[in-house]
Amino acid sequence: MAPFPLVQKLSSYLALTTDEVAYLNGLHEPTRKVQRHREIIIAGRRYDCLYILCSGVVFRYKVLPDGKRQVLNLGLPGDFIGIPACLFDVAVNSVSTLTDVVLSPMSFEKLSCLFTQFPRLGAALFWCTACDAAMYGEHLVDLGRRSAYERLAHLILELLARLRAAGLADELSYTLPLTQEFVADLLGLSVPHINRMIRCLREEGLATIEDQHVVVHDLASLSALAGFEEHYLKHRLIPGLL
Amino acid sequence: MAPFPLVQKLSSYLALTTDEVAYLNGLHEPTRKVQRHREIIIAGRRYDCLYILCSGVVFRYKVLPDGKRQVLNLGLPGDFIGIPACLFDVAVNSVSTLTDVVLSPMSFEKLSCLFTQFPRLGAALFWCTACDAAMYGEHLVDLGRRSAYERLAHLILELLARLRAAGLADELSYTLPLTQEFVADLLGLSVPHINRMIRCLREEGLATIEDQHVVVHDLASLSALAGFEEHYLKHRLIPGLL
DNA sequence: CGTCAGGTTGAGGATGATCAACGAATGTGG
DNA sequence: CCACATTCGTTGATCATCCTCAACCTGACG
Repeated sequence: MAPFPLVQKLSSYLALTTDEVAYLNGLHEPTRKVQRHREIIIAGRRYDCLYILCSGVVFRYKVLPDGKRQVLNLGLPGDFIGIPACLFDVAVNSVSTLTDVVLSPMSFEKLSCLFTQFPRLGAALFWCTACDAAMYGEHLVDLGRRSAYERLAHLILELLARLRAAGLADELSYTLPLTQEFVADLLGLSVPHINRMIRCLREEGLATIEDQHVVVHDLASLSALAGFEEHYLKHRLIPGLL
Repeated sequence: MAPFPLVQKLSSYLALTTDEVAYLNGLHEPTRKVQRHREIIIAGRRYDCLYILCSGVVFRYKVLPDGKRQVLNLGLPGDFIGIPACLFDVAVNSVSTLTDVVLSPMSFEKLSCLFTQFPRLGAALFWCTACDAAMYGEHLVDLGRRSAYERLAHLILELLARLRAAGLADELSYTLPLTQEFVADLLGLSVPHINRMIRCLREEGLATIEDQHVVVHDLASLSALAGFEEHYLKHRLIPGLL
């Protein structure tokens, strides 16, 4: 049987002991199933736990008073859901499901115990939460300094790399229910414009997004166009962790 | 004497014991002074430590091949510099000083020891690094869904709140060497446009940015304009931390 | 058969970029 | 003390990217 996704993720940061693996496996219980297009975390409410995402994809977003929406990131299996939304007095963002998902609640109390009982795991959690900031940084570069066309190309490639790392994508393609509205809200653009950019990518033979299938047809050209460098997604073993 | 900034920051997340305070104080040695406009971390190089920012202001940024720059965030006293840039095989971003600064290096090895020796501090570091993601989220909303005018207003207010929390600002004003080029690169805009927006804010009597002085003249109107809600900057005591 | 979610397309317009100059303040070397 | 360079701010003209609005299409589903 495949290892639990959290185990898989942390394994890229340190060599886990048997005890640690057992403990992490234990965190994947109990589970709760949630259908597609449901809100898991609602901005403004108070929470006392996080969730470990066991399977499926979720997204964190913020809706402005005038109705505009910005999607802030995607959560994949092994990610902690509720960071940072739930860490405040009242949730500062919302989180919804993009697909059907399975998650395991983890109370803040349990999280605190983790740091005492398994300091190495605590260090690893710190490290990988810190690494997430690199993805936010790249997303900021997208929105601030890349054209619509470049953003779309970059998104396709980042998702390919992340999904591949999670074992959820093929060499050059993946399946994900990305509506154009969703992509627009990820990239800070309008739906009609996203539509045109997708067509453009298709006509140039670089990539296609159809139905729920994303296919990269020309990796080199797409990477060059997007200025994609995947260092920021590559994990490093934590130095100095005994 | 004022407490070290890291102690001050972590105090808002948990009640520190004497031992913990002593340990944190020890982290502020040795110190290294760096002048304004120097690079602390250079993208592409390899690093084996982080830095604790003891005083001054730094910024993390990325420069694209065509020379465009995006500033990703500001580091204030008490922040760890090098997150996430240094956590990769090779630094994924650069960090430079906005003012003269003082910093203390902290090797990765020492960081790992912290988690073992002071698990509560480890949990607190995790928590506050996770909370940083809320700031990235708000920055993403800025770049993705707010107009130039709103972005500028939001930036002014966020900086006011953050600097006040660090004891570095007055009720409605602060001193910071923000050039228009720098603000443009923070907000994903061009220098001439920033110039016009600043003038606009001034003419509307909302705020001024002159020399190195930022003054908010009409907090209520500016907040309404920016859609500024400061929950995401307010720390919560970590629940369940014994 | 009607509704709804999602996709597609076009016309017109606004926001903000680019390019180019000029001004003011500061500092440097001769 | 002056010539000059440099940094930073300011302004205008022009232009491109991308938004808004509006319509229409398709397939799925009750």
